[in-house]
Parts: sequence; C-alpha cells; structure tokens
Amino acid sequence: MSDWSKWQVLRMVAAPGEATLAEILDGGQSFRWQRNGDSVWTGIFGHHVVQLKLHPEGLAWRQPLGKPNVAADLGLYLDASGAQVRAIDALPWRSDPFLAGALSRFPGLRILAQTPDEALLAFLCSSNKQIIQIRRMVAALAERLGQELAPGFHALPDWEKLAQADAATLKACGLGYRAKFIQATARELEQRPNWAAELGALETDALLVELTKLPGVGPKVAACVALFGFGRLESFPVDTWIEQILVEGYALNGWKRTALEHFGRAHYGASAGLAQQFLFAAARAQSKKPKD
DNA sequence: GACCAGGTGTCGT
DNA sequence: ACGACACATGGT
Repeated sequence: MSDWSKWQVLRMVAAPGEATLAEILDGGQSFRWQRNGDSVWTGIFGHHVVQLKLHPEGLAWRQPLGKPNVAADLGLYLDASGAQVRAIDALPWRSDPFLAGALSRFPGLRILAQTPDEALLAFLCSSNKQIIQIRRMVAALAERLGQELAPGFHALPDWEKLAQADAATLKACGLGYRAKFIQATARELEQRPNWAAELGALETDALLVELTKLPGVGPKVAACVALFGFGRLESFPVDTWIEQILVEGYALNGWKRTALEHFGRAHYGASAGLAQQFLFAAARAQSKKPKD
C-alpha cells in the first residue's frame, strides 16, 4: 500500500452522484478503476495513480506521495470543465422522450478521456466477455508487463512490450483467443510509435476504417476506440446492449448492427456516442432490476 | 453441463 | 452481401 497525499477537491461542472460515478468509472468504458470499501475509488489513468470519492462540488482526490501533481490531467480526464454538458444538451432529447429518460437517470455521466493506447488494448480484450472479466484481463496485463508506477500499481504495457511477451505470459492473463489478436496488433503498432497521432489526424469515418484494419478490431471495437480513446463523440458503438435497447425503444425489429449504427449517428447527431453511453447505462440498470 | 459474455475472422451460400 | 460457426475462458 502507498502513502497518500491529503484529499483535495476537483471542482466539476455537473458533478456526479454516487450511482453516476460508479457508472463512469465501472460502467464499461474504462477498466482501470476499482471500488474500495467506503465508496473510495482507486484507479490508474495514463501514468497516474489516483483515488477518488464524492464531493458536493465535484470529486475529492488524492495521489501517492512524491509524484507530480495530477490535478490538471485529472481535470481533463474527467471533463471537469463540463464540455460534454453542452454536447449532451445538443442531443435531440426535447423531441425524444426515450432518450430524455436515459439522460435523466444518470445526471453527470460523461466520457472519460482515455488515451488511444488504453482504449485499444482494453477493447481488444472486450469481445465476448463481461465487463468484470475485461477488467481482470487488463489488470493482469498491467501487473505482468506494465511499468510499476507506485507500489502495487502498474501502467498498461506499451505495444513493444506486448509484442515481445511470450505466449505463456499472455496465456496467464486469461486472454483466451484474444491473445493472438493483441500480439498481432502489437507487432504492427510497435513499428508505428506515432500511430495515435497519425490516426488522430483523420476524420472519424477514415479513423474507423484504419482502426478496423488492425487484427481483432471490427466495427464495434473500432467505434469504442474512436469514442473513448480519440474523443470522437459522434462515434456510435453498437453492442448487444445497444442493439437490444434500440430495437425495443424505437421499434426497430430486425435491424442489423450496421443499420443500427447508421440510425444512431443520424438520429442522435454529433454527440451520438454520448447518447450511446446514457442508453447503455440505462439498459444495464434496467436488467439488474427484478423482472416485471 | 449448458448457456452467455460491451465481437471478430472465416467460411459457406 | 448475408448467415452460421468457431474461438478460450470464466461466471454482475
């Protein structure tokens, strides 16, 4: 265990409450956060280790002693300035009661500003897995191959490290058949240390095309990497949850995933990905309730 | 033991 | 282009 700094306050526009904070940190966009006993969250973003807890004006945070101050980076990561509040207001909730219902359930919900590398590695692990299992795979990769940032806390490994990892190590991370996708993508990207900047210069549709060329990256993973890693709020990932909730909410029986992705981007517009995050949260909350 | 999991790649038609 | 199936592993 580390020694921690004093708690400090990060002021936030649209500060989240307890349920929304849980959805932000453990709702399937990032897989690097864990809830400790007393509603304290411990997580890693970039090369920073942080603890968070609720605060009326935003969030309280602290970090291991002796590290560069994370306040500025944390504010960007959590969109403390509330840029996404305006993007949410631009969604068509005034004419769409179904969307309005989802938005009202999780006030303060937002997209975290992960790095492209983190989003790509995590969502390469995501296919055909539950969120808790993805988190364990990512944690295992960090622990075995990532740089130690503070006692017991590891950054994610870079692509070079992943490309060089032996099969036994990857197998021990519980990746299953995803191990070969991760290694193949790592071997491409270790040759392209500037890949994120290169792809980041592209328009979103071109970005999606390029991401899909990587082994193990199909339409859904590409959309997640664009949304969560490159901050493309118009990107609209369609997974089993979104498929189900769109079909039910808009009576789109028989629509396939590519068609639903087009529907989402056309109907929700420039911040369709944000709408997606609220719908995803609402769908999962619904399924946890007892059956009616 | 069967079924499913924030899908993708590969094969049939 | 569309549908079915295999894929590794573990259980919100």
